[in-house]
Amino acid sequence: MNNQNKIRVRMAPSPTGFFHVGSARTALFNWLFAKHHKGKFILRVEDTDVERSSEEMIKAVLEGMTWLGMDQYEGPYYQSKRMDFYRKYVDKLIEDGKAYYCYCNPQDLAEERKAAYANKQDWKYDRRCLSLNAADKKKKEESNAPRAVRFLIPEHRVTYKDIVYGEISKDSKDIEDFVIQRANGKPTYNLACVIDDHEMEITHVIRGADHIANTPKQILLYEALNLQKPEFAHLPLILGQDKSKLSKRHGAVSLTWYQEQGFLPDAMINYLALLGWSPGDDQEVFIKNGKLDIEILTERFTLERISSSNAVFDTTKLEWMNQQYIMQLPRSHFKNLLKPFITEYDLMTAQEMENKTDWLQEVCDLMQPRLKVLSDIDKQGRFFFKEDFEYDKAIEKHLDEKTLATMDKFLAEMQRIESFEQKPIELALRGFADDNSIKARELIHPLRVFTTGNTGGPPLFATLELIGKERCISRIEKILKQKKEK
RNA sequence: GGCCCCAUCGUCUAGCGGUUAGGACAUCACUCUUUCAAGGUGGAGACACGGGUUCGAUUCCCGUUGGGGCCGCCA
Repeated sequence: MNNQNKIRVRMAPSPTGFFHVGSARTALFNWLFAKHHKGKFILRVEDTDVERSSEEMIKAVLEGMTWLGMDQYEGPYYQSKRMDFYRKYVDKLIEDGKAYYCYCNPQDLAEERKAAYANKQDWKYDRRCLSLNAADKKKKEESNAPRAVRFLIPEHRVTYKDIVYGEISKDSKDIEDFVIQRANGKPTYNLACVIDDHEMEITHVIRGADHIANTPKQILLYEALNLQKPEFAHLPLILGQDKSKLSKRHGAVSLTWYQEQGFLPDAMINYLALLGWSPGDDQEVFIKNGKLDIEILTERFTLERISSSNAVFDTTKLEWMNQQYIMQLPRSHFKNLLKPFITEYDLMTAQEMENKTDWLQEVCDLMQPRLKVLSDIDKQGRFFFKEDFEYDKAIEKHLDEKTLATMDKFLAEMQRIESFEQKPIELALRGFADDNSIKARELIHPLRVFTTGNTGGPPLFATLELIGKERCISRIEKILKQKKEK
């Protein structure tokens, strides 16, 4: 890897219709590596299987990249638009006797394979079409039988040095003559991948460890085509709680889902960077001036520090990380980020937010240090906005005769507060407590539950001020009335 | 059935022959506080097992066990 400026990496998502967090991490590692070496990061869509792909399906990936702030890439290139291009390499392989036509019926082969496995037998394509005699071959051609192209695996051990896993070795006799071109003329993944990585002058192939098994196949192709091989770095897999490869059945695997929950892209990146990689010292949170310190992260990122064992995705730690980022957000920025969630949960309309911008900012200031994800605003702060919030069952503890009587009495006191602001409210409450020989907290707790439904939350007096006199009074009255009716 | 890979607290990890095995999340105390969150302090918590190599293994080698991945005319 001659010159550092020549580093070229790529991320090659398959168009599945959503953006897997594992793919996001692969993209991140490629992106950080390119950035670290001032190289190029290329986005290439692997959509050689036309029937399963569409431009629509790649949308989630493109949007996800933008959301994460990784939108400085070359491309995207679409393999589906480069089809002709792959054929000449296939033709060359056939010409050189390094690949051959296969007329077998895929369904038949699939059944043979399935039967073998069911029988606890190994199964590998037996090259029956390679040994076809001239007459049989002629017959096949004349009958217009569909033909795919298989790569003739040369016999020798394939060894390469993976940047994260070290030496990986595999005997080619354990690799079957895999198909490189489908009967419909389209190339398959391994072929297209090799050709493109070569044509795009990719220097480092950084991808998930689930591709380790493909690497020897691809190396064999590089050799057969006499192309220069890139370096390979495989990333440990991201696992679900059950330790199997994180997949849709684990639930939250789509980046979009995290976005919708109110995870911040910065927190997401910070967390993902730490999955399988570590800077080597104790730094985990890369925040500077309220946002991700991408400079330091980039500077410190190296492939050599990537771990080779798989990592379980820990949502709890992600949430903690997210809270770290939320807390340090500039307050006006936090407000702007929260707005979509406020409308999403029908807490306020855009117009109302416009009209009560100062009030909203104060609510935001109180809630900011308490949210793990932005969508928490609904269950934790709904009482600021609406009357239909839920009451914690702990309210039961405050429904005894004595408390109700005290609250009833305090209500009158509240009515008398002229400017309903936190200071006067606090003075009134403490004075009332003194006068009635009770502790302030004996009043504060029930008052909080009656007015907010919660046992905890932001400082009470500021909260009451923002709820407003009218609503505070009516909420307390409502509880007292309900109790009386029972 | 074949092949490949992995193995330090529950989880993410540091460690690259000699450490009281460090940090973070979670957890448990205590503290701060009107409550919650955040913060502070402290506790509990790991080298899968068995052989080697070595004066000495968490660290190197082999095996066992466990876990994972791949074996499509998907990528």
